[in-house]
Amino acid sequence: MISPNRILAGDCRTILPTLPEASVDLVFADPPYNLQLHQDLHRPNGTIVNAVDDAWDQFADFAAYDKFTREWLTACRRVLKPDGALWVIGTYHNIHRVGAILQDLHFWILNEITWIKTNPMPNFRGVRFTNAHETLLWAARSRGARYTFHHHAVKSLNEQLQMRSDWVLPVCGGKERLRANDGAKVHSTQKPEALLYRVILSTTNPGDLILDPFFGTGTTGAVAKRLGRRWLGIEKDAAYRRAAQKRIDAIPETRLPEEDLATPDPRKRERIPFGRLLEEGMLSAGDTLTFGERDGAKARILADASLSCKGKRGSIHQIARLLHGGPSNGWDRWFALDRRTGERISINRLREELREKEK
Amino acid sequence: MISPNRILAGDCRTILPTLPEASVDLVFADPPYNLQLHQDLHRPNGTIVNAVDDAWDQFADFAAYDKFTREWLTACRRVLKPDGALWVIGTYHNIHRVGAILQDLHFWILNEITWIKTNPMPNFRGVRFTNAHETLLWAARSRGARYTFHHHAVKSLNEQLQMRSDWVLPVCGGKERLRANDGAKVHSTQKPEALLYRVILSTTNPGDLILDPFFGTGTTGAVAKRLGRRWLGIEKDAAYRRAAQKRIDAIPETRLPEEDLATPDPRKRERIPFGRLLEEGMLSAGDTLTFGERDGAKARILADASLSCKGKRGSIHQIARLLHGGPSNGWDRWFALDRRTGERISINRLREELREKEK
DNA sequence: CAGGCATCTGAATCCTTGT
DNA sequence: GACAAGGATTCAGATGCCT
Repeated sequence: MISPNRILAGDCRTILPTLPEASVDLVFADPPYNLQLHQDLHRPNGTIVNAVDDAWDQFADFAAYDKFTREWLTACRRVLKPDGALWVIGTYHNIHRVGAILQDLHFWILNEITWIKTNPMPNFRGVRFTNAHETLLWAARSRGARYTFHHHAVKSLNEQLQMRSDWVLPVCGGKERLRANDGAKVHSTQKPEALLYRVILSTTNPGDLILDPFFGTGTTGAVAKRLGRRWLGIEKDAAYRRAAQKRIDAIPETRLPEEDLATPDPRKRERIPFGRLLEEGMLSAGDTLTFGERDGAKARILADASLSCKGKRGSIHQIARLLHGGPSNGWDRWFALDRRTGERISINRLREELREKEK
Repeated sequence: MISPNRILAGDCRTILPTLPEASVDLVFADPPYNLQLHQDLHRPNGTIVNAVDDAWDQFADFAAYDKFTREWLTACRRVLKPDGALWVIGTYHNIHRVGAILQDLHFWILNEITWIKTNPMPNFRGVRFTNAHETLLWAARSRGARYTFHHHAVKSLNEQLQMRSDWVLPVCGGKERLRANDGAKVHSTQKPEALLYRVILSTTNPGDLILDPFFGTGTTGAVAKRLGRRWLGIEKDAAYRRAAQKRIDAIPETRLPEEDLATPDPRKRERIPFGRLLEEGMLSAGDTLTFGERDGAKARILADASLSCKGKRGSIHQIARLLHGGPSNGWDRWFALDRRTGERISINRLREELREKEK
């Protein structure tokens, strides 16, 4: 029997073999991502981005990272009960290495969860898409093994909506973010408690033992304590351990609000860009729009969903402002020819139809 | 030179080696993820049919899939131009195998996109979270290689907001879904055209050659045709090929001019040396510039269009870097007095006026 | 005290061209 | 290919100051 609710000092690959096997109900692991950043990044305003360049995130190559991954996953699997489960979080830099090795080690993936960040860092140079999500893998110890899933808990708010594999949550910041006296982040990659709240509530029972082999500043322990689960952390760094211990000691026995569990329906957060009508084929590049219900100015739709009108190029709103001379909602101003009827139809009507289609 | 816009019959692993190397701009691949592992394992009630936990059995299956993946990825990489790129779509069943092998083959992941389905198939039994997303990987042919990304086009598509890595789109259904006379789906995993629209618009140029090694019912070809790109499909199944050909033939040839298909890119505009503003008489040697919109450091313009500031001499960019500490675009930093109005005006505005004049 | 405006920051594999 | 130089580039949310 493991003595729970404490932080063990050291590398999980050496600590884990000293623990009894088949004694842990859930592993939550936030391993190094192997980010490999090689230069400074500046925001457009000239400030520099605080990079994740910690020593613990440095690996020589993929082979070294794979070896590390295989070792800690193997060690975790040994201490897991047969009906225990494991969560790992990562990004494209590492998650595919982890996922493949996980499968090789006979873990059985139950779900992939995509954590959609409401407030990610933008791509400042405009050279890629904003990296706005991270990936969590939830896996049973082996194929066919039993596992814990509290369907009733996650559906308690609203049938269906909260059970999806996309979780929309802000990144960890504000008062929740642990900071040193000088304002510096204690840990460069602290996870939000809301994320762990969902994980722990949905896939463990009260009293279960939750192990975090990369404890960091102890988000897993904090939420476990809040939710009446036992926990065990392993962490190499003494400063992280101190911060985590202090944080967890200060946790009152209050619960986080239930609404932290609610996953907003993507249909609810839709702000449909005009471009979606093109992507859906409801309109095509080259089509002509008319300004106003009766004969008005004509505009040609371009492939990027901007309009071309009288030598100007801009969004439906920009061109509408131009023509109207004042603030204007392009959705109400522009009309297309309906392909089905040949009648003039407002692009707003087309948007409504798209909304219907997405249900 | 490959003859484009046609469907080649056969297995891409045998067809691809017959094509010339370094001839393709983009690969979009929707590979099968029919791991034997996933068949005949669970009864409808969730019990295990054949709970073989034979390590070798499993390994053999993953190994077979890995071998297949390595083969088609290697073959695709050969036909890719050095600055070409590759997209793959998959789910947690296969995407981690693909992602890891991709990296092993020295592809360089640029983004992971998570396609959030507005209307996924619910998990009726409530034993897991509803799988509401699929994953796309976008990778350059190698680390540090150039690649195509039309930042402004996708920004325009998204109402002037930078496009993120989470794409919220409905699954393919309705009129778009190809169906046989009996109403049966022609292809079980037909992808929505909206997905390909975003991929193709953002990461290819008009006229580029797009290869789809698992063509299926030809969504890639259909959208490529709509957007004025060339395409090449490889497909084993004759029924899929027939459906794809018919579908694509029904799409009218795009005759949009290049400028309607592409979005103007400020990075591609002709450079105007600062000295031109002096030559044009918009500024004069001896004039004073101010650093920043509000009162900042002063600099004197010299006859050779360099600036003199605090005993240093250099270009608008060099002096800006000096004052600002970090990379800096001098055009945005320096302000002059407008001779016409006496107001402070950005030298960038003056440059814009010059550009207008030169049209 | 409310509201407005400026500032700061977050797991980021973040430039392009000419010499 | 290395190097120097030009110059393009950001979103949401929290915090704090000022009026």
